Amino acid sequence: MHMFDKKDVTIYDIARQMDISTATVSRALNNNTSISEKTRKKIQETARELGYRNNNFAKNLRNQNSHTIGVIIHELVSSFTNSVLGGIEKITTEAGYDIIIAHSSEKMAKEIKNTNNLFHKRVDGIIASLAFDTNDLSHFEPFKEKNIPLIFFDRVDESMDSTKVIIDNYRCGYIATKHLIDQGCKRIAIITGTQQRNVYSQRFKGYKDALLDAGLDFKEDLVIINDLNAVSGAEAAIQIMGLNPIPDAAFVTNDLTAAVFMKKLKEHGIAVPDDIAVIGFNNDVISQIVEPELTTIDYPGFLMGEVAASRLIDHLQGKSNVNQLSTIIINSELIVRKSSLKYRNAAS
Amino acid sequence: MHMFDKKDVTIYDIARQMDISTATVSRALNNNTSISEKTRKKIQETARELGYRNNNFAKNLRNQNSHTIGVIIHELVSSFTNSVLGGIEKITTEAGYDIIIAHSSEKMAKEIKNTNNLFHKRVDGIIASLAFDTNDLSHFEPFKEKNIPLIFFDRVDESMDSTKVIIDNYRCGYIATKHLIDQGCKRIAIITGTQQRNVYSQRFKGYKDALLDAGLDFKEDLVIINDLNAVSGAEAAIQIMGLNPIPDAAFVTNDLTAAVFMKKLKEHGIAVPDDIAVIGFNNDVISQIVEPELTTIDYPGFLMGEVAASRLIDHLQGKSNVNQLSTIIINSELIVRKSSLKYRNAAS
DNA sequence: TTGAAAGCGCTAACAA
DNA sequence: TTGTTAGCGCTTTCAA
Repeated sequence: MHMFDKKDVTIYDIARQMDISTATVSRALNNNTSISEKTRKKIQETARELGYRNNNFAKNLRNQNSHTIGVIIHELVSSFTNSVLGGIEKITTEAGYDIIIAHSSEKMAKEIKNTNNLFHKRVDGIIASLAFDTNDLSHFEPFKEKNIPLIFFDRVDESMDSTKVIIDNYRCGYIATKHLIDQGCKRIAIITGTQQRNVYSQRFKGYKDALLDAGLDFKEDLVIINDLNAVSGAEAAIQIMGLNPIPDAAFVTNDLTAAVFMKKLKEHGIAVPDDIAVIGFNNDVISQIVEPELTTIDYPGFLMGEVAASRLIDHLQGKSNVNQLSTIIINSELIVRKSSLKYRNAAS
Repeated sequence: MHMFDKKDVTIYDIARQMDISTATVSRALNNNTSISEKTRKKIQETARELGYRNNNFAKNLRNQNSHTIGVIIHELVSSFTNSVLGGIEKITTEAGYDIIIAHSSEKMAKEIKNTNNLFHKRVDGIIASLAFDTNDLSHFEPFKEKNIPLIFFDRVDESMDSTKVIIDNYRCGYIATKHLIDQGCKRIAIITGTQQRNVYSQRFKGYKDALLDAGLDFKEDLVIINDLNAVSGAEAAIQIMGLNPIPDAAFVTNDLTAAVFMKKLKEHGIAVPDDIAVIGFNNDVISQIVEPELTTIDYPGFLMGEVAASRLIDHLQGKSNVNQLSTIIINSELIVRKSSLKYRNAAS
């Protein structure tokens, strides 16, 4: 195809041009201090003049590493994910590592493909958050076998013995529910995701305990487990309206789902928060656009990304060990907005 | 660090074990038909047993290509972008290419870094959509010089002589404005982005021409150019409300901005669509959640991604040439919802 | 402070 | 159908 393209400039070209050895060129280009300041400068200048670009394939082949970190996420379209990526990028860039982002669209099958792919690409480490339906982690085994460090964030598996960066989902579930109880709600529904994912099971536990602590009954028929997407928000609304009596509050553990849920309720003449108070989760941009504005849990994605990446890089640089049980809990908080305030004179 | 790790299995290990040459192993592993069916199967089996994984660094070094396509996008958190990526992934996966996604967060500086990075990674081709403030394209020059194919989509530069995949933004601007005119609107404001980006300048032209064709005056004070983010949506609303008389319609060329814009208007007692009809752009998920639901332009991201990727791969496989002026226009359409319907009995 | 030379794992031209 | 061998561009050990 490109038979007429100019050939790439290599360190051989630089060496020949300057009548020195490639070893010297290589050292100079890597700022090795054993090369005199003067020749180093001269070599770097010549490299620039000649339009040299280093060949990472050769470098990686020789060095047996890729200087690349694989990031496995479940969804791209989310301000939370975006923040996490921002945090990861900040740290990895500072440390001179590249990242490859692979997203699973919440499908385990895709997640497996992505892990295999990153394994073949020989990433030096992995930062991952599990897909919605991942129920088996054997696709991470190859990394363990090769001692490639693995860090999980947000959607983690409790059984994995590697570093995890999470928020206290139990506490979030508890305080969200407690807030609704404080508003005078007595029949509080919960709409949440698969109990296989730590984030949802923990929030659910928090919800349950908050009810019990307040002397309220836990009722199975107030629990809806679904996929937490837009469609399931609408479906949940229908289901909730079918209850008799209808609940006076709902804790929906995802903002988009909560937004659609509220909208559907309103279309059917149910007032939020007066008839049903609603709390979401994530503090997504949508929570401030929907009406009434959505009370939600804020989740510091950027920080989570920074922490996860820092840990991984510390490990790669031998400063710590990531492959042992170690859980880092990042702070999170309830953001109270109109959707949950039964008494308008209450604090906001 | 990992001094105790097992060494990787190479084709040499397979060759030694089977007492054949590495050439045969390499061919078998690549499904080269010159190797007999029987030995091929046997080699692949042994490879599997030994836990062989191919080394792309060596392969790429040898082949002088990366079999990887770089995708440069301006934003990650957008259902449009996500669809485009889906389309690109579908095609590239089928063709056996990898992709690296790099996003600029709408900043030219980041876009430049990303382009340089992808250049150093030696991607075989680039699919790109420009950042909001990119005003110079010299960072794409290295690719041109090395004959690395470049395809732009959506946010393109008219002056680049390479394939472009776009929608007819002029027409979109025209029909959106025409729709408002048909609703009886006479003072139609436009809130849009930098005129440096084709997508915004073309929509603006369409807006202008629709006004003129309908015998309406074009008025400078009804034009707001801003960054089209959430904050600028709120600011635009304030500005619009300061006009006397206020406009009876607004064409906001981004759904999120339009959503915030509407919300702000409503907070100030201005009814949508009765006082001001609103049209957005992109058919983002938010357009169906905001109230009233937002009339908008639907934009087939998945298809754009597929088309761009197909073109690039055809080029890489020598089936066509991408480095020449060639513009592919993808269909787009107006989706009418409540936010623009002045007369409720009108068709929806 | 610099150089010679081996080798990272793979592919393909050429030979058999 | 299979094997021999050179070489892709780089780093690093050992020697000077």
